[in-house]
Amino acid sequence: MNSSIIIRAPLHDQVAERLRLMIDSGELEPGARLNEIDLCNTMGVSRTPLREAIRSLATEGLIELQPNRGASVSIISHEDVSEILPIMAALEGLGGRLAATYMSEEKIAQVRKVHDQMIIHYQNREVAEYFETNRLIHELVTEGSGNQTLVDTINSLSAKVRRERFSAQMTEESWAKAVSEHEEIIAALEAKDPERLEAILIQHVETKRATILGTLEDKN
Amino acid sequence: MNSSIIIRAPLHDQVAERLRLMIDSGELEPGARLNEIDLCNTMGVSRTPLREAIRSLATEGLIELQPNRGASVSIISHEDVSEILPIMAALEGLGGRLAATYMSEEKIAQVRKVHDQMIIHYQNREVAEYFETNRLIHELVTEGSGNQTLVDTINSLSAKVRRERFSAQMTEESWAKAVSEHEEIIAALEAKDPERLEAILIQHVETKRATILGTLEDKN
DNA sequence: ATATCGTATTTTGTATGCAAAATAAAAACG
DNA sequence: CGTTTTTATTTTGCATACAAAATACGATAT
Repeated sequence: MNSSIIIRAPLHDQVAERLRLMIDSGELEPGARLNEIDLCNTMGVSRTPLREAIRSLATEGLIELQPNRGASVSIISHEDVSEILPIMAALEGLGGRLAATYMSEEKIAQVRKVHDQMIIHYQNREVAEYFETNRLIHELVTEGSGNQTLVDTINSLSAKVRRERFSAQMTEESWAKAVSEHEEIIAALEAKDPERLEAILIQHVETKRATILGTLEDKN
Repeated sequence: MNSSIIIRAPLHDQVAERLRLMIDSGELEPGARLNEIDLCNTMGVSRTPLREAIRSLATEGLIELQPNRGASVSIISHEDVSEILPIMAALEGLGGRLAATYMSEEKIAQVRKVHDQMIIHYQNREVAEYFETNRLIHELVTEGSGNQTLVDTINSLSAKVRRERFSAQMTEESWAKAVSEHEEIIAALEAKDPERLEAILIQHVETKRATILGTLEDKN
């Protein structure tokens, strides 16, 4: 009888998670070469689990591999964002369409609750909290589709543009637009209108694209 | 001056490719445990590159990993196919919409050529050749979107259901339907009608879904 | 005879060592 | 003085060795 469960997460998974964090946080900048020995020292592991983790992130697309030349953090270009977001739009649209059809009343009520919270954060101009509730709404809706592969696919794509999303400068105008679209999203969901929810979500991602690309243009 | 380029593909990539083949061909059946030492012996490599390859296929979803318990070939269930194909429909639809807008006349002519070949294979009931030309058409159209990420995403999903697709029993009826849809596809592409091409491609994948699920039901 | 415990074997996870390739640095040549 | 060639150093790729966990097996006890 042992009530305390011993957690034994494989080292390479922990390393992968740590690397993901380092990339998202910007500790490892886009284009930065990944020196195996250096990383091993800072993490206190040997090269084997590190290399396995690197391979995982490479197939995820967060890292790029060159034969005999090692790994480097993927550089997300203007073009990459332009490629990824239309795909996310189509997929979030699909998720919304399915969610409007299959989502339970309880789940919809839960989304409404988070939505109301988000509006409060918007009114108080609490950016971090707004972002988090926003993200949660999209996650809940997508999960509401009941299609786990869809959730995974969207998350995988989302991971690649996450960094840019954070650094995207929301203007007062684009923020207001995003919020107004969210009002429509929750309305379409509660009305269980698949076509409408799909259309709004696609439009919503398009708004996001414009915001992010605007920021990137300023930089480049 | 050396005109012969020496090909030095990383071993783990070769191993990954070989594993993919073994899974697709059925040499490694769904659910089969992957014994590292056995595979090392049959492939003549050490465990390090094999394990790296396994990690890659795991993030691709072809293989499932259990901590301290090794890897096994993913079992694609009825539900998985039901999840994946709607996603592929949405993505191929998006690809078609973009292709109808951006594809060059030359590329469209190329698709037409392959299409005509495919029809001949259909008339001669050459199944393998039909499948290959069919696949090529979809690939060309998707590539015609100019969105490489979209191509990659579709291929990744396609890899998971490839096995089922092969084993799917095409009836004379479903085959005829698929071909007739392909006639519409090439027509919409040549007419450069994005909306129509998108709609047809979505319908086309739906037809495929019905075919595959019909087969799975027979089995289970 | 069955169940449980302990041991042996297999299998996975991690670390280390060596070889080949790439990069950097230095020397030789024009 | 710049360019090329040679040499040294770094870094990656692969293999092997050892440790820990899981599974299989057998013995003992009830």
